[in-house]
Amino acid sequence: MNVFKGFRQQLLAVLGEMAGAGELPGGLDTSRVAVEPPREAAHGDVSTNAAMVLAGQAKANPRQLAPKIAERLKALPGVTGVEVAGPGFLNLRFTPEFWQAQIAVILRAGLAYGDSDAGGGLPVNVEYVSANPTGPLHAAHARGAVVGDALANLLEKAGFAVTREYYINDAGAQVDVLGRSAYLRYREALGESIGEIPAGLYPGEYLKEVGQVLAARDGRRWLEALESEWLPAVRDFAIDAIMVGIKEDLTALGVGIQVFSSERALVAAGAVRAAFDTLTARGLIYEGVLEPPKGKVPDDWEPRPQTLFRATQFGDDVDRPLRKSDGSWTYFANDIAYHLDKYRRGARVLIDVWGADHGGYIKRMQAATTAITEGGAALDVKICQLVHLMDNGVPVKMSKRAGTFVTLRDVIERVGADVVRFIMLTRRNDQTLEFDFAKVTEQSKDNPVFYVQYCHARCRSVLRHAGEPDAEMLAAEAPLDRLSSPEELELIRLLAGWPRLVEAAAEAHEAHRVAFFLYDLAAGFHALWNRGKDDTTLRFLVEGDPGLSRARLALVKAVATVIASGLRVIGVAPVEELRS
RNA sequence: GGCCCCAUAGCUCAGCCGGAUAGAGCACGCGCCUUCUAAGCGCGGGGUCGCAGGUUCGAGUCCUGCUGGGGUCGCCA
Repeated sequence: MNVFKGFRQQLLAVLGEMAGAGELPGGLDTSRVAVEPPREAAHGDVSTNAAMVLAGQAKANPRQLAPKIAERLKALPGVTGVEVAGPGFLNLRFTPEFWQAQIAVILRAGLAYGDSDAGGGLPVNVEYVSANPTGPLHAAHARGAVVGDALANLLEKAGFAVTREYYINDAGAQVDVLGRSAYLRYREALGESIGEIPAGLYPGEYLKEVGQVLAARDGRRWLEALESEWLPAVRDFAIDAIMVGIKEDLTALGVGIQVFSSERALVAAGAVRAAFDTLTARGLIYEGVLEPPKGKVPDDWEPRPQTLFRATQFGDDVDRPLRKSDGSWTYFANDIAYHLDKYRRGARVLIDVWGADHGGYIKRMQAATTAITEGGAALDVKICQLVHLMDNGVPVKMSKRAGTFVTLRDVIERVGADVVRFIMLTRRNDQTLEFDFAKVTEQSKDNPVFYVQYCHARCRSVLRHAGEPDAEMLAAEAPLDRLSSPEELELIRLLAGWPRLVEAAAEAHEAHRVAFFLYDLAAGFHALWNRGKDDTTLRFLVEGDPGLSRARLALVKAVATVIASGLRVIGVAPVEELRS
């Protein structure tokens, strides 16, 4: 249970009593009443703006209303003090017993601590990675993969019904290029000298193996065939081979995508046609000529009639074409059908994780989602900014043309999946991120992965020393009232903030907050640990005082539990110890 | 030129649905220290939240305009 949410319920009950007693008018709108931890410790344990928010409705002055609410709040169990401060804030303090009891709550919940029903089982579809199946995943894909996967975990913890999905763009011209590139490697595998890979085809070495396996399977069957005959077969073979590799890479990164949707299958099933007909029936399709773009007009611009979707009716800047001049669907048209498909399969919140270069596509996709689902589903798009790969401060050069890009697999093998996952969440998704091979593996305070893992390892070390006390035993028997120092109580407050953070981060669709929370929690624990250096009575295991030791063990185990619970959301395994 | 994102301490970045005296790490300065786990620890200085208006009891947060950086710009996915 979220401490703050719980208190808010009590507060609302009090306000209800006051309405009953005639101290407040009935039917108050309490939606803006907030209960939150104050930034300043001097402002107590929780703070509420209730008096300020309700003053207008009650036709009262906040400073006059606040004391009346305060009187009743003082009577609540666990509340030790209520103050009116500033423009009308109500600052409350809870008894130490209230906070100490949270330790038992954490220990009994275990890794499930922070689980919430805030999502109410609402179906959410998170689509991420969705890299073109034309080559292996490279380093840049890691960010989207982690952001999407951690967000999915977070939403699940917050009580949403999550589907993790990957959209395979296997319908466009690019996969034909893949097919031709693979065909060349196939001929090479059968002994032909193919020379330099022509411009416009994929030069990557990874296609050699595809060509060899194809040659082994089909022999010389396609050598004399027309392209119209071999292309579909070779292309599909290559796509399947590439996707096998991509799935292996995702598994290596711990990314658990459940649904892989094929764009081509969608088109073949007539889904695009159906979506198009639906939009047409709703009067949202027309043949028209777009205005030239404002400002700089492309050299080759000329007015052309096109089949357009009325995206401007749903907040986009211009209407968008759905057909190419050869009559086939645009990528956008396919994407509309795809988003409708996700909605039809039940999703009511759609989240797409895209690269920064697709930012200009957001408005139209949101417009289309609103239109095609008639407002039944909302689309949120998370844009992932660039990752700058560095090695000890030196930028790692990558060139697709020269085939020198760093693959995701390379990165994982070099630093480990856990490090990749954690570091990718140490910035907001819309900020660029620096990934330095040297720094992310260094065992120092500068490295947040290490800092958080070290916290867990220290906890585990203490618990091992103490003979692995059982969580239930600690919850039931530890004299938690002995956790009475300001530092210990402060650490408990941090721990008790985890459920609230889960809910807030899930609502905002921001998994990076989990990484920042873990860092703060680790800092709080390390500070407490360090106090034991100078003063042995502040150590967790206190010689000759088994009761105190047991209480502190309960705290340590609670810290380890919350760290592990948070790392699980990020998809990182907590470590037992650190070795160099 | 249109649209989108960004701008917070010297540097890298947090900042919740608008809330009280804007935070952390690094760097810098001073002091301490040889370890229940092995990253040393503690304290301190440092801010016109890009600029100018507006809304509000209250703005880093919302709105408008401007400046600077990035992305994108009619059938590439």
